[in-house]
Amino acid sequence: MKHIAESTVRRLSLYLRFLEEFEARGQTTVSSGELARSGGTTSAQVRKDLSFFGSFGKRGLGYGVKDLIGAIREILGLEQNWSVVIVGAGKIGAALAQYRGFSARGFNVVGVYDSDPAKVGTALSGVTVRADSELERDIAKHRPRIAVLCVPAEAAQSVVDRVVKVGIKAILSFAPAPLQVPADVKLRAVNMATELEILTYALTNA
Amino acid sequence: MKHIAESTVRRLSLYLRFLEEFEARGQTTVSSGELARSGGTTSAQVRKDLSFFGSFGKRGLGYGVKDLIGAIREILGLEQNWSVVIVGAGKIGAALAQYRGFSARGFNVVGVYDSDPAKVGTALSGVTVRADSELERDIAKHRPRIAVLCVPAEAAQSVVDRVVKVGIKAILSFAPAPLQVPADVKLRAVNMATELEILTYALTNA
DNA sequence: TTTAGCTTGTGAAGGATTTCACAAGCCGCC
DNA sequence: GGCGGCTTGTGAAATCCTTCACAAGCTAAA
Repeated sequence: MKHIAESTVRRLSLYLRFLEEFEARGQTTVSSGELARSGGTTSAQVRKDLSFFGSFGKRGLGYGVKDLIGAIREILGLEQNWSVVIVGAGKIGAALAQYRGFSARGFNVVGVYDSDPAKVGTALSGVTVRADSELERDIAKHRPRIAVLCVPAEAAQSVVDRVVKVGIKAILSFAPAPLQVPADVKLRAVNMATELEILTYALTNA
Repeated sequence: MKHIAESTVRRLSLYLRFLEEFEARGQTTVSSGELARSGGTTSAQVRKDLSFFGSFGKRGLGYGVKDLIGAIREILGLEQNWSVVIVGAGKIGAALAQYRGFSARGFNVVGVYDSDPAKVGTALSGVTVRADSELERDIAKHRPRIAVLCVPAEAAQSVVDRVVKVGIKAILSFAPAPLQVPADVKLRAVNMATELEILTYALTNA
């Protein structure tokens, strides 16, 4: 398949959320224009985004809400459940471990790990924090493909190396550190300070 | 000033982090190539990003680490301190309120608010959770320009409307809900599930 | 069956961002 | 002082992404 822009994938995820709301309200059909209004984009953009993957609508009618939900879930790979490990049970790690939005979308947190013995054994709605040293063994056993990193910057690269070595293929990092991964491993880094700085830039240069 | 792409601003924030590391290690000078390697981009990109704002380097030498830190901080508006309110003291809100990366970069959390009386009064390293009903009065008093939203989707729009009415000019939202703001208010939305879904898309279509 | 009214899907155009490539300029050494 | 080795700053080219604009196709109604 031709390469798809990240912005397109991000919007598909957004459309999916809106479609689920439409479905909850009992709406069975939706036009690209309606979807665009919810998502702050244009109807042409919505149609173009979808067109990369096939044609899901009916001319004159719009898209079937249920069908499109299914199609987008398929595109995003959400028709399967995904096991996820969270490394680092500090404030952010613990918050994510308990975030209901994950399980609601098919992400199963199969383990939370921390190197601080004081945290090991803490229960976090459904999962218990385990010792950092169990990480490799557990990953080998449950075979999650995604790891979420919530460790301090200094520890981040070494955790990346460890999880990559035992087969993790995608990493979502909240650690404010530059990370190196092999070419076949996907890495996304979210930095809270950067998000605020994009806002201060806009406020300063307005 | 000509319009600057968000991707450029995001990279500047990244460069700033790396520059601070270089400074901590005592390096006084850095080339666009070194900066590029840390940030996973190219030297031409680094130079282009900076060129929108002026010329900060010396040919043959590179950039003075201290000077460039100052220049980028200036560009991003970080030479001033920013007051921030956090609305919602759930898991994520509480984690952010205690996040050291914020204060380290000049963001002062001046208030954390929640509508749950059980949470009001809780101490979160330096700030105490206050009643939601104090929000307007406190914003009028401390005049923060930035609000961070960590409330459930259903409550998000009404909080946006309230804080905008009392003068908030930028909002960073972690609520998984589409939000409307007036044209002069900057909004950024971060959605944890979307970040994971970008990864599952990549894993599925690899 | 035909027509009117919508809405999709998509080439082509336009705009934005990234990459290329090189002249200009600085430093240190001989 | 002049030369060699680097590195910046930047137009131009290339690539990527969004918007436009319209033919094609569906439904409902007459």
